[in-house]
Amino acid sequence: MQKPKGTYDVYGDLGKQIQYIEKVIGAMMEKYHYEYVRTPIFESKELFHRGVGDSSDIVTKETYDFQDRAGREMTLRPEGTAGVVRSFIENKLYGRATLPVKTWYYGPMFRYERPQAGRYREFYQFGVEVFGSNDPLIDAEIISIPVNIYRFLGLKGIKVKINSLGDEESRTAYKKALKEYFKPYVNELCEDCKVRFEKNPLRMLDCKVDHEKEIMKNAPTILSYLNKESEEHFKHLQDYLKAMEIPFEVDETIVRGLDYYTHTVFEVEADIKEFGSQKVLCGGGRYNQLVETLGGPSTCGVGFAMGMERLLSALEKENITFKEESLDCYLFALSENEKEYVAYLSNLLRMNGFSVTMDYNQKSFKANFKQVERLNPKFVLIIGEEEVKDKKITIKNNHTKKEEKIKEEHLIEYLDEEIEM
RNA sequence: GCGACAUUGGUGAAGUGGUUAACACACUGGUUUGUGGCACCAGUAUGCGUGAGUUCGAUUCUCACAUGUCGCCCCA
Repeated sequence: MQKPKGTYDVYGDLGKQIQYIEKVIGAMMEKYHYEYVRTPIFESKELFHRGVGDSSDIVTKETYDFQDRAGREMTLRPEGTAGVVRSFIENKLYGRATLPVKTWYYGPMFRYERPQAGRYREFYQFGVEVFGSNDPLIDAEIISIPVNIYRFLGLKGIKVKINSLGDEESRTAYKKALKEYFKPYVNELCEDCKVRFEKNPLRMLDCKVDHEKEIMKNAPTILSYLNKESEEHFKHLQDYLKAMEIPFEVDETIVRGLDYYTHTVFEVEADIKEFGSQKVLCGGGRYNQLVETLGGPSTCGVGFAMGMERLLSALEKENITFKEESLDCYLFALSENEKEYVAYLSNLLRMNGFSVTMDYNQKSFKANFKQVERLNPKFVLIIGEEEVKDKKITIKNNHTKKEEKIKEEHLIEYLDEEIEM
C-alpha cells in the first residue's frame, strides 16, 4: 500500500515547520482582524464550473469529480474562493452591519495534475476573501498580507507584481481590440492560443509558446484600454502600496488563469534561481462579478491564495527552519516497582505546565540515557526504590549536569527556579 | 496531456548475466546489574519497485505498468 500519487505525509521536522507557519498565519490574521471561515472540501460540481469558469484549465481538466451514492455530481475543491463565496451568499453575510466582511481560510485543495517541484495533487492553501468594498485600499491591504507573512518568516527576495484587468466595460473593449488585432494572425498562433482566441483572449498574453513572437509584442495592452474609473482604481492602489512601503512592479502579462478576476490582479514571486515556473508563491485579485454570478446580490470581492508547499520549499531553499524543541522532563523508573510513582509524577508535572515524557518499556539504565541524548530534555528524573520511599526525587539538570535530590513538595518550585537560571 | 532521468536494507549507497550483494551510518544488547555520549565485541531473519519476456540461469538485458524527481502546459 502506498499513498496516492501526488500526495505526501507530514511528520517529524516538516510537521514542526508547518505548525509554526500555521501559527504565524493565524496570529497575522488576528492582527488584520479577519475572521476564520471553513467550507466543505467537496462542493457541487456546478459551483466550480460557474465560479472558477468553464474556460479555465482548472475546471476543464484538473478536477477530482465523483458521484456520491445518490448520484449527485460532486467535485473536490480545486481552489478556495468559490466555496467561500457560496458560503457568503448562503449565510447571507452580505446583510451584516459591518461591511466589508473580511475572511480567511486554510485547508487542502485538489487538482489532478502531474506532480513536480512545489506542486502536488493534494495541496494546502491559505487565502483571504474580502466582500463588500470596492476601495483600492482593501486591494492594497490584501497584497500586504502575504508580503508581511513572508517578511515575518524571513524570506528574502520577494517580488510583488500587479496589473489591472479593469472593469467589465474596459475589459470588453480590450477583448474586442485584442480580437481585432489577432484576427489576421490566428493561424500563426499555437493550438492553445487558437482556443484562447475564441474563449478567453486575455490568456493569449501570457502564453509561453508564442511569447517571443512579434505579434505578441505589438499587441494592444490592457492598461491603455482602462476607462477612467478603472484607471483611478489602479492608480490609488499603487499610491496605497507606496504608502505601505511595499515595493511592486506593474506587469501587464499577469492575467491569471481563473476567469473571475476584474480590476486588480497580482502575484508574489520568490526570487530564487532554481525555482522554475513554481516561483509564484501567491496570487490573487479582485472579482467584482463573482458573487452575482453565483446567485448573490451584486457585491464586490477581492482575495488571494497562497500555496503552502511552495512556501515550504522557498523556506527550505533559504535554509530557514523553525524547530521548537522543548521537552522539560524525562522520567524513568529503575524497576517495575517504581512505575506507579512515575505515573503519578508525570501527571503532576504536566498539570503544572511542564512537558513530560518517560520510559514506558522498562529499558536498561544505559538505554535510558541514550534516549536522553536523543530527546534532550531539560531535566532527567530518576526514580528508584529510595526515591519512592523518601519522596525525594533525583533530578539531573541535563544541561548543567548538576544532580540533586529534591523533596516532592518542592519539586515544582525547584524546576521553575532552575528554568529561570 | 507531453518529455527526461531514476527506483538496491531502518538510512546513505557500491556492484555483477552465474556460488554468502560490498562498505558506512543508524539501531539493539554486552564488556560496565544507579549515571549516558568514547572504545571494543556481537546481533539486526525472510532486501535489488511490480508484472511479463529473452536466457540453462536476470538484481543486472528488453517491454509494459506503478511510483519518485525534474521540465513543458497550467497553476498556488
